[in-house]
Amino acid sequence: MAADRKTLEEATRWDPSEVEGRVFAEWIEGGYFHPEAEGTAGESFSVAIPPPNVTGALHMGHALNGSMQDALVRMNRMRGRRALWILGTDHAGIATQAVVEKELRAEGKSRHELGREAFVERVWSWKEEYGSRIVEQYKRLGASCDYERERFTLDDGYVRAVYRVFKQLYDKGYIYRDNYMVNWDPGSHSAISDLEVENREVEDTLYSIDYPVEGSDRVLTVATVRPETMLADTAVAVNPGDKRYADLVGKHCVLPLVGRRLPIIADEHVDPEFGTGALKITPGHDPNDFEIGRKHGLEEIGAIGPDGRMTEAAGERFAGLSAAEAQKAVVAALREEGRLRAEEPYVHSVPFSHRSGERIEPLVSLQWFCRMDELAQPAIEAVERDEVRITPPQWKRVYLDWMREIRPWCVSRQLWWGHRIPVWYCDACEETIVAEREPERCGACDGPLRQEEDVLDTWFSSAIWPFATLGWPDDTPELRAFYPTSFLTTAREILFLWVARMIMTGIEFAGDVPFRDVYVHSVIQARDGRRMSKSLGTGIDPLEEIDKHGADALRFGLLAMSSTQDVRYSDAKVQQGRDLANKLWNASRLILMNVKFDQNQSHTNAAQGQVPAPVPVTPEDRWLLSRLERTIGSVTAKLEAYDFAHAATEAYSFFWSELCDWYLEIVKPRLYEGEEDVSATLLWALERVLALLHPLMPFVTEEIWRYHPANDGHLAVHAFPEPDESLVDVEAEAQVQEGIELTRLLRAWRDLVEAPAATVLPARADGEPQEFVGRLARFEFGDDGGEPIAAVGPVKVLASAEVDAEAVAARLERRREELRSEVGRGERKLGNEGFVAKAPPEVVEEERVKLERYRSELA
RNA sequence: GGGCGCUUAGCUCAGUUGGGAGAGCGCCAGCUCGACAAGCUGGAGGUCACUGGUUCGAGCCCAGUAGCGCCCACCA
Repeated sequence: MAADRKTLEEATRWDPSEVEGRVFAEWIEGGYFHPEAEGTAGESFSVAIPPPNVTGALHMGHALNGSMQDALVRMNRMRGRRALWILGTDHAGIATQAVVEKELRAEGKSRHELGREAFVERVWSWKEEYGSRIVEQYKRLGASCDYERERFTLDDGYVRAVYRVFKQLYDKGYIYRDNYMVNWDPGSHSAISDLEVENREVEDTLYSIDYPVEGSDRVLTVATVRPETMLADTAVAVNPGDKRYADLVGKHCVLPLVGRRLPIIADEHVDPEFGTGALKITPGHDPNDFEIGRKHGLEEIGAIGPDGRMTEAAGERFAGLSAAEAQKAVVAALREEGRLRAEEPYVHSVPFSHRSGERIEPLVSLQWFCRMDELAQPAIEAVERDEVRITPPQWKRVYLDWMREIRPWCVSRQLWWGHRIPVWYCDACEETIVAEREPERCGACDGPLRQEEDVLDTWFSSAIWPFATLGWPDDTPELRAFYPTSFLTTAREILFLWVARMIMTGIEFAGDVPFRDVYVHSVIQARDGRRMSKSLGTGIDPLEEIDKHGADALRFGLLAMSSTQDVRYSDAKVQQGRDLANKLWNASRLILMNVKFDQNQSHTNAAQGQVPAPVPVTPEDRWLLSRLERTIGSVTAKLEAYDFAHAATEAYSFFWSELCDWYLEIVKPRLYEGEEDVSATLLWALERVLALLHPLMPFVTEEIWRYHPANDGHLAVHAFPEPDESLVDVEAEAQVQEGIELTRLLRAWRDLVEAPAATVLPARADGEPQEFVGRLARFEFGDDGGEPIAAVGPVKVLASAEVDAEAVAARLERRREELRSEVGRGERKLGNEGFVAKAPPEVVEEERVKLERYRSELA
């Protein structure tokens, strides 16, 4: 690779914008992200990306999630495993349909004018034009996905997989059609599942309404926040143990405004403490009432239609009004009839659509459902037995609790964009046919067929993502090579919506769990601690951050700020990443511009893909190599444990403080002199540091690697370092650590006595400090006599014109004060009989040693 | 209503089995020392939310209080 020395020598700042695009293109050209489908899943490493919506733009959640996945995928690719990061997008039924409908509205059209076929075509062309945007954005992040295997949840093969799953679930009796209470979303004009509903606190008015008891002058007063639903009431319920009403059970009320006779029934569900203890029952518009209604065989009246307007069943006075208008009208009418007993403000939680933001209208409609209990059972056991491990572990219980209470899933949606449900009806003989491929005629009567109008919930297709993307239901090489995938990272909000369902379908259809590990990552909040959200305007655009600081900076920052608990977005951490990239660049410049490296040797090595073995000749060399190997071991272990934050900060601090601040400063003279040993050590260390950091900061490390004389190809496919235990050297570590501490002491001392920064101070030392101590602290150690004016550790500082005697005296006194206080502390502690008797001996001994040291320094 | 989590330096966060409180940013002071001022050196700054308990010893363990956040839940 032709490395341009001029850039290396002249660029004193890391400039990501100039490099990232080029480097990414090189990776793609190398085909590194597209592994052959060979071998078994156990040998390879695979990850399925949580498929972003085609309508989506890269947000911080994607960026964090992607940084984590890429770190692990890259690490494993470097380890020589066939690493596949499955990429694709989700058709996102409601969201995408909404986007295109909005476009149409802007043109003054509606989807109904277009008709289904034309509308779907229109969505497809929208998808062709804009659908790849988010994929391009993932590239900006440096994500090493397999862009050649990109999938879409509506592409032909995928649809086939969805239909196969639907058919099999139907044949097993899990999927069925039923008239049932659903969450109707007036915004998307479709039913949605329980998981797509969010409850919000709302202040409503609680109305108390008198229902006269038939044949009596008594009334039952019921309370409701939705008086308009009374038009669909079919009973009044009281608690069976409620003595006040015991005599009324079995009798009837007369529904005001409507005149319908309502049976008074007894049901445990009614709380006698609430209000008057009488509950109006509206099986058509309230989930609880629906349950009670089914139990008691009550009529289900739909007074509110799917359009949010009152139906004929509401009576001609109200039919056609919106629910809100009807509420006003009903209240007014009740007031007029003297039936309205009370109105009071009432705060309660109300379901809203997570998709459209509109208030859910519970209503009864004909939908397709999937029974989940039997699918859930093996998925529960898989997690119980840790066949799927969930990290952090508290989420395991959350998952299990939810799965054990799982309820049927409403899978049909009244949309046009999506997988049209593979069910055909024959109107002639009322036959229902479920098939993977469209049948031509009715098998029973040969009559014409019409396909179900509804489409499947988007999450139905997402649920099979890990294997449908690999070619299931065919037995493909991809499936054999990459399923089950190795791990999955996700935000906890889709643990049930997506993760749980993948585990269920994976076991049921692909014969194994879809992944071995699930890592539930934290949520990055806005800087002010609020949720990042487009509607609140609190979002921070990852692409802007990449433009400003580079992808490496953002990746490092996100990983470093990630945690098991939610955190606020930290500009400082991203800046830390940017600074680290810059530091990597500059430290590498220092090394690469000054090492003495035999070019012939380099060619030999390049051919073999080797970096020359290090030649440690000084304790400092051994110290550095030892610290490096420990860091490699520790950072690697943390990555493997999904502890990205500590992995990142640990790599940072090794590189910055130990390698740059100490080692490079220590070896500069040797480096400038062109010493080959130190060159070898530095090149070795640089190679390992670059490789270690590459999964976290791929761009800057790859670019620097171009200039490394041992370069044998791209770093993206270079060997990931294995810690070499033989280089760990405890003695060297202790020895150099001592020198570092002494250097620090001396620096602090000279700063305190305000010695001019540039002057070298004379001193005499007990023993022989390491060479670098005097050089880095700017002390000259000699054998001269002369009166010491101060003692700093083992060093006696001698008098000189540069040092102000008064400052020294003051400093000395301050130090003695500190020492006296330390001695006092130690004496008190060791004088405590309990401590000496009960604390572990080594702790007591440590305390004795310290006390001794302080005493001797004070003496 | 149930469950989970959080409260540590001015800010954002770490603190592994209980043994003298850490990082990054910010702040103060000093440095054009042949990689880097996106740098180098030194420094200031904390009743670890509160109360009580266990312990020789508590940021860490236990109980409770307050505040904040998230998830689940059919109470009109």
